[in-house]
Amino acid sequence: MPKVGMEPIRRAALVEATIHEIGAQGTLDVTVGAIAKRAGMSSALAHHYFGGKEQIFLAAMRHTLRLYGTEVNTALRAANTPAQRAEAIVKASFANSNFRPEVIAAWLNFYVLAQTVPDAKRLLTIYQARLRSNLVHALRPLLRARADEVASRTAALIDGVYLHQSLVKSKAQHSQAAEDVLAYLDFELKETM
Amino acid sequence: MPKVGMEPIRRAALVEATIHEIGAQGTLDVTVGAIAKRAGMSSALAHHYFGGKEQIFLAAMRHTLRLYGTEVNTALRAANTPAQRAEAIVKASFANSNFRPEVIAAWLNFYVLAQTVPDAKRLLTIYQARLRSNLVHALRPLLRARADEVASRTAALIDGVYLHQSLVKSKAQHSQAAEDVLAYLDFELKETM
DNA sequence: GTTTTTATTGATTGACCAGTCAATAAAAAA
DNA sequence: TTTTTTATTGACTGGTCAATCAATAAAAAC
Repeated sequence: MPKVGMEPIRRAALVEATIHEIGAQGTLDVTVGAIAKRAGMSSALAHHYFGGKEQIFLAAMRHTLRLYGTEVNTALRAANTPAQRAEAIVKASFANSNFRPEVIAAWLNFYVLAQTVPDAKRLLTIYQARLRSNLVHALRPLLRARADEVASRTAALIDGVYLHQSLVKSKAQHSQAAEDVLAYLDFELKETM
Repeated sequence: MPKVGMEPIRRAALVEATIHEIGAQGTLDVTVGAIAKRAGMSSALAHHYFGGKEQIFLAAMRHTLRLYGTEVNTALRAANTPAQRAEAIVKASFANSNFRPEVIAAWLNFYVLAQTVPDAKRLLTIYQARLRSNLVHALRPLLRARADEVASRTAALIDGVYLHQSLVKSKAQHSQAAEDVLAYLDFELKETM
């Protein structure tokens, strides 16, 4: 029953299935077969559309990163003051769409992928640079020369909270995580107010 | 040429080789054969002494964690004031023995291992608890009720700096990393002085 | 000096899996 | 209506690898 125009639908389903499969297994050791099955198709079709496993992984990464980027941008548009901008970035980083067990596990495994796949490393490096840049831009009016230092620290803190959370299977408490990081920012900012 | 009493020597060699192999490949997808070869023996012998791949990984984890623990304890013994204790913990966390590309990569992969192997998760959870406990103990006299919060944040910051460093192939600059975290601690402590 | 224990490996087995291909069929184009 | 394009999969292939085993030999125990 071949309906035409399936490609984008199949690709999206595979990307979604990949994130869930990596999250569920907690490792990149997932078979194309398992991903394809989860996406409701044969592994041959997955290969047909993506060429290979690595491309599937990279597409899943791009999707996750794009989702995160969108989340941040939306939050930033609703912010008016520098402090609100900083808060928006942190809150978006722990929004429900990202801070879920399977996405956290996937994120962790992307860092592993980046050890061997140059494109994966490139994507994560861009993500880190953008996060820092966003934070610096938000913090500069408030902290002047110290903005860079605090931005870097905040970025590391966010990543560290994710890493910590990857060990805790239970329901990820995004609000708690966001509060933790925000408390640090408040501490940095309170002297400038 | 069987010499008796080889077991501890072989085990140690395999543990060392495992860390280097994981670090070099940047993944847990290393074969027992490759590890054994690096350690100068057949893969059959590796299986003979450890039983299986998973046990080899766990032994490598325990070794890495023990090494880190020793480093911290040594540094702590040389510290006299609470502030010195906090500083000692942070500096030990970025000591040359831990903060090297292959060890950082191994550490990252241990977090992945913890997603599937309960014993690995247990080991990392213990590590995190001990790190926090050490920091709380050092900070309590200085920060009283805020000690727990700052300790957690510092622990997350350390892990985040490691994660960040795993992306940067270049020579890990341990001193810079330590300074980053120490600058945060100084900031927290300066008001109490 | 015979037996048992320890050390060691080459060869083998059984499973798994990425990637390929030929075959089928529906839709679209010519 | 014939041809081409798009969708789809079952079956196959080649390779990899963890784990096992039988065989060899030196040391230690008896």
